[in-house]
Amino acid sequence: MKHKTAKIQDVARVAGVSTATVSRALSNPQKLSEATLKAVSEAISATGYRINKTAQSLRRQKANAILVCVPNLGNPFFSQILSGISKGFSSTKYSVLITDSQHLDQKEMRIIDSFSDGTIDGMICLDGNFKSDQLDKFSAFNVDDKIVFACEWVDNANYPSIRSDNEKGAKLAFRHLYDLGHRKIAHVTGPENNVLTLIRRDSLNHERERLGLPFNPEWIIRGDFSVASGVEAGHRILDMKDRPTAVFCASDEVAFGLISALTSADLNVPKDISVVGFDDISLAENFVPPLTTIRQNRKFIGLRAAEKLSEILEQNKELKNPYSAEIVDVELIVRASTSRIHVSSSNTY
Amino acid sequence: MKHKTAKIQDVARVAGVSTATVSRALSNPQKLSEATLKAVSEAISATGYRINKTAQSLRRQKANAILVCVPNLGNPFFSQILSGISKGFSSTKYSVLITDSQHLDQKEMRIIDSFSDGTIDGMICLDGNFKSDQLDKFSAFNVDDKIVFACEWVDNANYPSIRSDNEKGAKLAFRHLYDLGHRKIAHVTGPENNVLTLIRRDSLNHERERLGLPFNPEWIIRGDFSVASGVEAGHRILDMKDRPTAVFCASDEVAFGLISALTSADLNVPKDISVVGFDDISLAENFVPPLTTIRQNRKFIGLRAAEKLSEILEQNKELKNPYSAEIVDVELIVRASTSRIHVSSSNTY
DNA sequence: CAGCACAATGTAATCGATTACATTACACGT
DNA sequence: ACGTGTAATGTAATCGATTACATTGTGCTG
Repeated sequence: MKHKTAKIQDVARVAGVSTATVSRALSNPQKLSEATLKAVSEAISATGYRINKTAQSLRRQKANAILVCVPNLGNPFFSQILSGISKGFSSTKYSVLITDSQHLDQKEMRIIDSFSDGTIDGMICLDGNFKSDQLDKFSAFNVDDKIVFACEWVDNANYPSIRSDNEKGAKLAFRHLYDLGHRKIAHVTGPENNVLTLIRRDSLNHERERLGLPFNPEWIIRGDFSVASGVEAGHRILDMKDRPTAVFCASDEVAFGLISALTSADLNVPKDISVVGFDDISLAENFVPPLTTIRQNRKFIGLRAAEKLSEILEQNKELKNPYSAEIVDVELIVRASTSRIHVSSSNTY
Repeated sequence: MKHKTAKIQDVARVAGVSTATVSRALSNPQKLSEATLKAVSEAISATGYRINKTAQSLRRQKANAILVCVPNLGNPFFSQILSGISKGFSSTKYSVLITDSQHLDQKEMRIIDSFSDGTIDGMICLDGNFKSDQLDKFSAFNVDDKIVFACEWVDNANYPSIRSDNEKGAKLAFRHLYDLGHRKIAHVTGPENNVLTLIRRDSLNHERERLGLPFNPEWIIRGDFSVASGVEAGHRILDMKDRPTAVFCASDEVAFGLISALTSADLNVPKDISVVGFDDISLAENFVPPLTTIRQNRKFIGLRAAEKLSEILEQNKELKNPYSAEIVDVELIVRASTSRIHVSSSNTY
C-alpha cells in the first residue's frame, strides 16, 4: 500500500479552500481567519500532508542548506566542531552538508557550483588554505558574503570568522614552561602554509625574544598536526646534541606522538622533557602522562559559527560588523606532562 | 556587477535551439547531432550557465542527497567512517547531509520527514539504536528500502548493513590473551542496549566457556565506549579482591581510560595487567604503551556503505541480495599493552 | 516516386509551492 | 444610500528543468 504523498492541492480540496490559503496557513497564519486555519490544519492531518521542500526552495530561491568544508574529515579534531555546527543548526530549517576538501581539486569551483546550482545558501569553512585567486573567484561569483570561517581563516581577506585566541594560547604555553624554569624550549609547528602554524609560531618567537631566551633554529621543527609528525619530531629531538628541555606542540596529537617516541627511547615525560599540547582533545586528560595543553572550545566555536552564518543568511538589513573576527578565549590546562625543570637535564647557561 | 545566473532558456536562445535540446545535450548527448551539441556547449560557456539542481530535483523527483545519521558527531570514532562515506559519494552526484541523532527526540520521524519533504533519497545509519516501533514507521512510510546500516545494525530487522566481524574480533582478543597465559580475563562492555555490546560480550563468553575458564560476574564491567567509562572501570578493577590479569575493552577509548587509571594507581600495563582495545583508532599505535587492539577498517566500511546505498538508489531492477549483511574482516594488532602473564600476578588455579 | 522508418528537434505540460494581483464582502463615515 | 477602506480569500503566473508527444526532414525500399 504505497500512498502518493499528498500535495498542497489535495489539502486545499479537502479543506475546501484554495492552494494559496493552504500556503498562507503554513507561512502567514495571522492573515487567515480562525475557522479557515482550523479547516486547513485538519485537512493537513487528514491527508498526512508534508511540504515538498524542493518545490519550496525552487519558488523561494533558497536552498535552506549550508555546507561545511572540512580539510580532513578523518581527523578527529574536526568532529567536535562539526558537532557544534550541527547543534547550532538543529533548531533551524537548515540542512547541513559536508565536504572533505582534502583531495578535492578546484575546490573553490566545486563550492561555487554548489552555490550557483542552488544546493546551498552558505558555507562554514574550516579550511583556511585558500589562495587569493581562489578567493577572488568567490567574489566574482558573489558568494563571498555567505561564507564564515571557523578555527582557521585567511589572512588579509575580509571574511567573518570565529577562532581561538591562538596568540594567547601559544603565549600561555610558553610562559607555563618558562615559569617552570625551562629556557630551552622547542616547538613542533603545523604545516607550513597554515595560518595557525604562523600565528602560534610567531607568538612563541615573540615571547622568546621578549624574555631573551636562547634560540636554536633546530628547535623549530616542522610538523603537520598529526601523530606521525609528533613521532618524527621526537626522533629529531633525540638526535639533537643540544636538546631542549621542553617542547610546545601545535596540537595534542603531535604531543602524543612526541611523547610516544620519547618514551619508547626511555626518556621520561615530564622528568626529562616537558611537553605541552594544543587543543585539549578528549584523550588529553587520560593520556599517559595526562597532557598539559591549551584548551580550545571547539564545540563552542562550531556553535557560534553556525549562529553567525544564520544571522548573515537571515539578515534583512546590513549587519553591524559583518567582517569581524570573533576571538574565543583559550585556557591553559596543567596536567602531568610538564614539570619544573630537572637539575640534571638543565645545562648551565 | 551582479549577474543573474543564466538559465536553460538563455542557453537555448544563444544556441538558437529549444530548451529541450539544451536539456538533452546535458543528459542525453548521444541523441543530438554533433553540430547542435557543439552549439549548445558553446552557448553554455558563453552564458556561464550552471544547472539549477533544485529545479532538476523537483522535476525528476529526486533529491540527489543522502543523510548520514550519526549517534554522536563529537565522538572521533565516527570521523573515519564519515570520511569513507564522503569519499564514496565524492564522485557521484549525491550531496551528503549529516545529523546527530544523540539528543534528537522522535528521530525516526525527523528522518521520515526528510524523506517525504524531498530533502533526501536515502540514508546511511551509524546508529543501531532503533526500537521496532520506530522501524515499523520506516516501513509504513516506505523508506525502509532506502536505508543502509553501517558499523551498527538492528537485530531481527531486514536492513542491508556493512559491519565488522565483531564476533571474530572478540574471539581474537580473547584468544590472544589466553595464548599469553591469561585465565582471569575481564571485559569492559559498551552500553547495554547496543548490538555491538551484545555480540562482543557473547562471543567472549562463548570462548570462555569453550575453553573452560573461570568466570566471575564482577569481571564483566558495564561501560559505554567512552574514555570516562574506561577510567571508571579501572577504579572498579583496582577495588577487586580477585583481580583479573587481563582486560578486553569494547573500544580503544575505554582501553585508554583504563590504562590511564591503572597507571595512575602505579600498576604497570602490561606487566601487572594486559589490556586489549577494539577499533584501532589512530592514537592506538602511539599510546603509552602502544595498544594491542582489534583493527576495524572504518574508512572502508564507510566507503562500502556509500557504494551499497548508491547501488540501491540507482537500481533499475531488484538487487540480488538487498538485505544481506556484509561482514568486513578484522585483524588483531599486537602492540605493547599485552604481555605473557607475569608469575607474581597469576594465581594458582 | 509513394510510403515508411527513423533521427533530430520543437512545443508545451509538468513537478509542487509561493505570491502578485484580483475579487469579494463587510463595516463605517457622511 | 453610497463610496471607501480593509480583511479574507481566490486566480493564475512563476521558479527552472524535464520529457511525452508532435513535427520535420532525410534516406531507403519496392
